[in-house]
Amino acid sequence: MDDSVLEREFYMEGAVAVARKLLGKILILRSREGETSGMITETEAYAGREDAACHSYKRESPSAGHRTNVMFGPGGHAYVYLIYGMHRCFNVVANTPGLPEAVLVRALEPRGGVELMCSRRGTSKIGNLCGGPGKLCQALDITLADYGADLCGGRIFITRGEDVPDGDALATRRINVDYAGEASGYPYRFVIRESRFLSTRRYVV
DNA sequence: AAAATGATCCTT
DNA sequence: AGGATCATTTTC
Repeated sequence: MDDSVLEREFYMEGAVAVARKLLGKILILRSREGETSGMITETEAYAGREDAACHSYKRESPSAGHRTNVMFGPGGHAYVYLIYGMHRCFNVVANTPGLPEAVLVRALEPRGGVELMCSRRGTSKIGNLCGGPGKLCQALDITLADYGADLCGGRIFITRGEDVPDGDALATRRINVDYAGEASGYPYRFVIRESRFLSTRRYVV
């Protein structure tokens, strides 16, 4: 178990590569209430202006007040947005400035601060804490205030954790992006194959 | 200016 | 299968 914090360089390549590399890493959030954390078991890459499912699809540059602006900056920052008017999604910005890519963190295997996460989620079932993008934001208390946060030093950060060999990883199509046409079939979702802590078992090959 | 639409979750 | 709930996007 490697507790070293991922440095900027880790995030400075394409979203698909970063999404794969993030499996097995530990996402940690330090709040006043305590520290909560989990191992990343499921991610999705959103590959910038060429990817019809990506929020920065066909966007050439940042524009005043737009939610995707952080994606145009350097990797290793948080892109958090409101979804369906009530949940949040946490993304890790990937790649170098000018290439607006990100990785959605879809599920964690709970590690630290389980009691605190149960209380925030209103459940006592470990299996229902972090199995979904909205759930893990609620469990770790990731909010819109974390938009733009630097993941290389701050209240949210990611450590090296455990290496996941290729035999234990699986690429599938992404969840709930059917509107994106051909792009909805790209194998941009990555999961730890045998994990019991995924958002869904749908589309497992 | 108004209507539609989600990278979701929970309950029925 | 359907409702909650609102910022952004699309349409009029």
